[in-house]
Amino acid sequence: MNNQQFDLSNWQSHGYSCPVEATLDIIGGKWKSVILYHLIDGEIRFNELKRLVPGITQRMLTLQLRELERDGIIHREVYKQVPPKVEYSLTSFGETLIPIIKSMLHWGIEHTEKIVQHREQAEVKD
Amino acid sequence: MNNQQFDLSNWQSHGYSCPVEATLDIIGGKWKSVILYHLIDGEIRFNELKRLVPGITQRMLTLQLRELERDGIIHREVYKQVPPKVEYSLTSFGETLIPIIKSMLHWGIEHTEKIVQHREQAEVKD
DNA sequence: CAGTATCCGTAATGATACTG
DNA sequence: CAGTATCATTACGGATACTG
Repeated sequence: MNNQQFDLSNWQSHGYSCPVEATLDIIGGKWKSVILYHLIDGEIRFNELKRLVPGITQRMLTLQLRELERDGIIHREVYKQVPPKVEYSLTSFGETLIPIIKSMLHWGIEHTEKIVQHREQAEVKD
Repeated sequence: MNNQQFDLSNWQSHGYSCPVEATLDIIGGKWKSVILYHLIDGEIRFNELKRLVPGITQRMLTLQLRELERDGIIHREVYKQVPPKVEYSLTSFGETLIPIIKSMLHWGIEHTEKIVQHREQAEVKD
Protein backbone atom coordinates (compact mmCIF):
# COMPACT_ATOMS: atom_id res chain seq x y z
CA MET A 1 0.00 0.00 0.00
CA ASN A 2 1.34 3.38 -0.95
CA ASN A 3 -0.80 6.17 0.36
CA GLN A 4 1.80 8.85 0.03
CA GLN A 5 0.52 10.64 -3.02
CA PHE A 6 2.79 13.66 -2.46
CA ASP A 7 6.42 14.24 -3.22
CA LEU A 8 7.82 15.50 0.04
CA SER A 9 11.37 15.90 -1.20
CA ASN A 10 10.83 19.59 -1.78
CA TRP A 11 9.06 20.21 1.46
CA GLN A 12 11.07 22.74 3.45
CA SER A 13 11.29 21.52 6.97
CA HIS A 14 11.62 24.77 8.93
CA GLY A 15 12.71 22.67 11.85
CA TYR A 16 9.92 20.15 11.50
CA SER A 17 10.64 16.58 10.53
CA CYS A 18 7.41 16.28 8.55
CA PRO A 19 4.33 18.34 7.62
CA VAL A 20 2.22 16.62 10.23
CA GLU A 21 4.54 17.91 12.91
CA ALA A 22 4.06 21.44 11.62
CA THR A 23 0.29 21.13 11.68
CA LEU A 24 0.48 19.81 15.21
CA ASP A 25 2.42 22.87 16.20
CA ILE A 26 -0.62 24.97 15.31
CA ILE A 27 -3.53 22.88 16.54
CA GLY A 28 -1.66 20.65 18.97
CA GLY A 29 -2.78 22.25 22.21
CA LYS A 30 -5.04 20.23 24.44
CA TRP A 31 -8.03 22.47 23.67
CA LYS A 32 -7.30 24.17 20.37
CA SER A 33 -9.13 21.76 18.09
CA VAL A 34 -12.15 21.85 20.36
CA ILE A 35 -12.18 25.64 20.36
CA LEU A 36 -11.87 25.72 16.58
CA TYR A 37 -14.67 23.20 16.30
CA HIS A 38 -17.05 25.51 18.11
CA LEU A 39 -15.95 28.46 16.01
CA ILE A 40 -16.87 26.71 12.76
CA ASP A 41 -20.45 27.85 13.09
CA GLY A 42 -19.57 31.50 13.56
CA GLU A 43 -18.27 34.00 16.09
CA ILE A 44 -18.57 33.24 19.78
CA ARG A 45 -18.10 35.34 22.88
CA PHE A 46 -15.60 34.48 25.56
CA ASN A 47 -18.04 33.25 28.16
CA GLU A 48 -20.08 31.31 25.63
CA LEU A 49 -16.94 29.46 24.70
CA LYS A 50 -16.26 28.78 28.35
CA ARG A 51 -19.67 27.17 28.62
CA LEU A 52 -19.20 25.13 25.46
CA VAL A 53 -15.93 23.70 26.73
CA PRO A 54 -16.76 22.81 30.33
CA GLY A 55 -13.41 21.21 31.08
CA ILE A 56 -11.29 24.24 30.37
CA THR A 57 -10.37 26.90 32.90
CA GLN A 58 -10.65 30.59 32.19
CA ARG A 59 -6.91 30.92 32.23
CA MET A 60 -6.32 28.13 29.73
CA LEU A 61 -9.04 29.42 27.47
CA THR A 62 -7.38 32.82 27.37
CA LEU A 63 -3.96 31.32 26.69
CA GLN A 64 -5.14 29.07 23.88
CA LEU A 65 -7.12 31.89 22.28
CA ARG A 66 -4.08 34.15 22.40
CA GLU A 67 -1.93 31.56 20.67
CA LEU A 68 -4.51 30.93 17.98
CA GLU A 69 -4.76 34.68 17.47
CA ARG A 70 -1.00 35.05 17.29
CA ASP A 71 -0.85 32.35 14.63
CA GLY A 72 -3.47 34.11 12.54
CA ILE A 73 -6.07 31.37 13.00
CA ILE A 74 -8.72 33.37 14.82
CA HIS A 75 -9.79 36.99 14.96
CA ARG A 76 -10.54 38.83 18.20
CA GLU A 77 -13.11 41.59 17.91
CA VAL A 78 -13.44 43.88 20.91
CA TYR A 79 -16.59 45.98 21.23
CA LYS A 80 -15.90 49.10 23.22
CA GLN A 81 -18.84 49.07 25.60
CA VAL A 82 -19.73 48.38 29.19
CA PRO A 83 -19.90 45.59 30.00
CA PRO A 84 -17.26 44.57 27.50
CA LYS A 85 -18.01 42.23 24.66
CA VAL A 86 -15.40 40.22 22.79
CA GLU A 87 -16.17 37.96 19.90
CA TYR A 88 -13.87 35.32 18.48
CA SER A 89 -14.12 34.02 14.95
CA LEU A 90 -12.10 32.08 12.41
CA THR A 91 -9.98 34.09 10.02
CA SER A 92 -10.01 32.99 6.39
CA PHE A 93 -6.71 31.32 7.18
CA GLY A 94 -8.26 29.61 10.15
CA GLU A 95 -10.98 28.29 7.89
CA THR A 96 -8.40 26.27 6.01
CA LEU A 97 -8.23 24.11 9.12
CA ILE A 98 -11.89 23.17 8.94
CA PRO A 99 -11.34 19.94 6.97
CA ILE A 100 -9.04 18.69 9.73
CA ILE A 101 -11.50 19.58 12.48
CA LYS A 102 -14.35 17.99 10.55
CA SER A 103 -12.49 14.75 10.07
CA MET A 104 -11.77 14.69 13.79
CA LEU A 105 -15.44 15.35 14.45
CA HIS A 106 -16.57 12.55 12.17
CA TRP A 107 -14.15 10.10 13.68
CA GLY A 108 -15.21 11.00 17.19
CA ILE A 109 -18.86 10.54 16.35
CA GLU A 110 -18.30 7.13 14.87
CA HIS A 111 -15.70 5.60 17.13
CA THR A 112 -15.93 7.03 20.63
CA GLU A 113 -18.15 4.25 21.85
CA LYS A 114 -15.69 1.62 20.73
CA ILE A 115 -12.77 3.40 22.32
CA VAL A 116 -14.49 3.70 25.65
CA GLN A 117 -15.40 0.02 25.67
CA HIS A 118 -11.89 -0.92 24.65
CA ARG A 119 -10.39 1.08 27.50
CA GLU A 120 -12.70 -0.47 30.04
CA GLN A 121 -11.54 -3.93 28.96
CA ALA A 122 -7.92 -2.86 29.18
CA GLU A 123 -8.48 -1.72 32.74
CA VAL A 124 -9.71 -5.13 33.78
CA LYS A 125 -6.47 -6.67 32.59
CA ASP A 126 -4.36 -4.24 34.61
CA MET B 1 -23.00 29.53 7.95
CA ASN B 2 -24.09 26.19 9.29
CA ASN B 3 -21.47 23.54 8.80
CA GLN B 4 -22.80 21.18 11.40
CA GLN B 5 -24.34 18.57 9.19
CA PHE B 6 -24.70 16.09 12.04
CA ASP B 7 -27.25 15.75 14.77
CA LEU B 8 -25.20 15.55 17.92
CA SER B 9 -28.12 15.28 20.27
CA ASN B 10 -27.76 11.52 20.39
CA TRP B 11 -24.04 11.53 20.80
CA GLN B 12 -23.20 9.87 24.09
CA SER B 13 -20.61 11.95 25.82
CA HIS B 14 -18.75 9.35 27.90
CA GLY B 15 -17.25 12.25 29.78
CA TYR B 16 -16.33 14.21 26.69
CA SER B 17 -17.99 17.51 25.92
CA CYS B 18 -17.86 16.90 22.18
CA PRO B 19 -16.65 14.28 19.69
CA VAL B 20 -13.56 16.29 18.86
CA GLU B 21 -12.47 15.99 22.47
CA ALA B 22 -12.83 12.23 22.26
CA THR B 23 -10.73 12.03 19.12
CA LEU B 24 -8.10 14.18 20.77
CA ASP B 25 -7.96 11.72 23.60
CA ILE B 26 -6.72 9.11 21.15
CA ILE B 27 -4.40 11.05 18.88
CA GLY B 28 -3.73 14.04 21.11
CA GLY B 29 -0.23 13.14 22.23
CA LYS B 30 2.60 15.32 21.00
CA TRP B 31 3.91 12.58 18.72
CA LYS B 32 1.03 10.23 18.05
CA SER B 33 -0.15 11.76 14.79
CA VAL B 34 3.41 11.82 13.49
CA ILE B 35 3.91 8.17 14.38
CA LEU B 36 0.64 7.23 12.72
CA TYR B 37 1.60 9.22 9.66
CA HIS B 38 4.72 7.13 9.19
CA LEU B 39 2.78 3.92 9.71
CA ILE B 40 0.38 4.71 6.87
CA ASP B 41 2.78 3.22 4.35
CA GLY B 42 3.15 -0.05 6.17
CA GLU B 43 4.87 -1.67 9.13
CA ILE B 44 7.95 -0.09 10.62
CA ARG B 45 10.55 -1.30 13.08
CA PHE B 46 11.25 0.48 16.33
CA ASN B 47 14.58 1.98 15.36
CA GLU B 48 13.36 2.98 11.91
CA LEU B 49 10.62 4.94 13.59
CA LYS B 50 13.15 6.57 15.86
CA ARG B 51 15.05 7.75 12.81
CA LEU B 52 11.93 9.01 11.10
CA VAL B 53 10.98 11.10 14.12
CA PRO B 54 14.27 12.72 15.09
CA GLY B 55 12.83 14.88 17.85
CA ILE B 56 11.50 12.03 19.95
CA THR B 57 13.44 10.20 22.61
CA GLN B 58 13.51 6.44 22.87
CA ARG B 59 11.54 6.60 26.06
CA MET B 60 8.76 8.77 24.64
CA LEU B 61 8.55 6.66 21.53
CA THR B 62 8.01 3.58 23.65
CA LEU B 63 5.37 5.27 25.77
CA GLN B 64 3.41 6.63 22.83
CA LEU B 65 3.54 3.29 21.03
CA ARG B 66 2.26 1.53 24.14
CA GLU B 67 -0.68 3.89 24.41
CA LEU B 68 -1.56 3.50 20.75
CA GLU B 69 -1.36 -0.24 21.16
CA ARG B 70 -3.54 -0.17 24.27
CA ASP B 71 -6.17 1.81 22.38
CA GLY B 72 -6.19 -0.73 19.57
CA ILE B 73 -4.75 1.68 17.01
CA ILE B 74 -1.54 -0.15 16.24
CA HIS B 75 -0.33 -3.72 16.28
CA ARG B 76 2.97 -4.81 17.75
CA GLU B 77 4.53 -7.87 16.15
CA VAL B 78 7.50 -9.39 17.94
CA TYR B 79 9.78 -11.73 15.99
CA LYS B 80 11.47 -14.15 18.34
CA GLN B 81 15.01 -13.93 17.13
CA VAL B 82 18.38 -12.51 18.06
CA PRO B 83 18.79 -9.64 17.66
CA PRO B 84 15.13 -8.95 18.32
CA LYS B 85 12.87 -7.46 15.69
CA VAL B 86 9.64 -5.67 16.42
CA GLU B 87 7.36 -4.28 13.77
CA TYR B 88 4.59 -1.80 14.32
CA SER B 89 1.63 -1.43 11.99
CA LEU B 90 -1.82 0.08 11.90
CA THR B 91 -4.69 -2.16 12.90
CA SER B 92 -7.81 -1.98 10.79
CA PHE B 93 -9.21 0.24 13.49
CA GLY B 94 -6.12 2.41 13.32
CA GLU B 95 -6.67 2.76 9.61
CA THR B 96 -9.92 4.59 10.27
CA LEU B 97 -7.73 7.44 11.49
CA ILE B 98 -5.98 7.83 8.15
CA PRO B 99 -8.33 10.54 6.84
CA ILE B 100 -7.49 12.70 9.84
CA ILE B 101 -3.76 12.18 9.43
CA LYS B 102 -3.98 12.88 5.73
CA SER B 103 -5.83 16.13 6.22
CA MET B 104 -3.16 17.16 8.72
CA LEU B 105 -0.52 16.21 6.19
CA HIS B 106 -2.12 18.21 3.40
CA TRP B 107 -2.54 21.24 5.58
CA GLY B 108 1.05 21.09 6.73
CA ILE B 109 2.33 20.84 3.19
CA GLU B 110 0.34 23.83 2.06
CA HIS B 111 0.57 26.19 4.99
CA THR B 112 3.74 25.64 6.96
CA GLU B 113 5.63 28.30 5.09
CA LYS B 114 3.00 30.88 5.88
CA ILE B 115 2.93 29.95 9.54
CA VAL B 116 6.67 30.24 9.91
CA GLN B 117 6.71 33.65 8.28
CA HIS B 118 3.81 34.79 10.44
CA ARG B 119 5.60 33.75 13.59
CA GLU B 120 8.76 35.53 12.61
CA GLN B 121 6.80 38.74 12.20
CA ALA B 122 5.14 38.25 15.55
CA GLU B 123 8.55 37.92 17.17
CA VAL B 124 9.64 41.31 15.83
CA LYS B 125 6.70 42.94 17.55
CA ASP B 126 7.55 41.38 20.92
C1' DC C 1 -18.04 40.57 30.82
C1' DA C 2 -13.67 39.37 29.85
C1' DG C 3 -10.13 39.08 31.30
C1' DT C 4 -4.97 39.31 34.68
C1' DA C 5 -2.06 37.95 38.34
C1' DT C 6 -0.22 34.54 41.58
C1' DC C 7 0.68 30.51 43.29
C1' DC C 8 1.14 25.68 42.97
C1' DG C 9 0.84 20.59 41.84
C1' DT C 10 1.56 17.05 38.64
C1' DA C 11 1.91 15.08 34.26
C1' DA C 12 4.74 15.21 30.35
C1' DT C 13 9.17 14.99 28.56
C1' DG C 14 14.20 14.65 28.60
C1' DA C 15 19.01 12.66 29.80
C1' DT C 16 21.49 9.00 30.89
C1' DA C 17 22.64 4.43 31.99
C1' DC C 18 21.68 -0.30 31.77
C1' DT C 19 19.75 -5.15 29.71
C1' DG C 20 17.52 -9.62 27.57
C1' DC D 1 17.75 -4.32 18.41
C1' DA D 2 14.40 -2.89 21.25
C1' DG D 3 13.62 -1.81 24.86
C1' DT D 4 13.66 -0.60 30.94
C1' DA D 5 14.91 1.97 34.91
C1' DT D 6 15.98 6.00 37.28
C1' DC D 7 16.39 10.64 38.06
C1' DA D 8 15.82 15.47 36.86
C1' DT D 9 13.36 19.25 34.74
C1' DT D 10 9.88 21.73 32.59
C1' DA D 11 5.62 22.84 30.84
C1' DC D 12 0.99 22.38 31.26
C1' DG D 13 -2.77 23.26 33.49
C1' DG D 14 -5.73 24.17 37.81
C1' DA D 15 -7.46 27.11 41.93
C1' DT D 16 -8.22 31.28 43.55
C1' DA D 17 -8.39 36.10 43.89
C1' DC D 18 -8.51 40.47 41.78
C1' DT D 19 -9.78 44.33 37.93
C1' DG D 20 -10.96 47.76 33.88
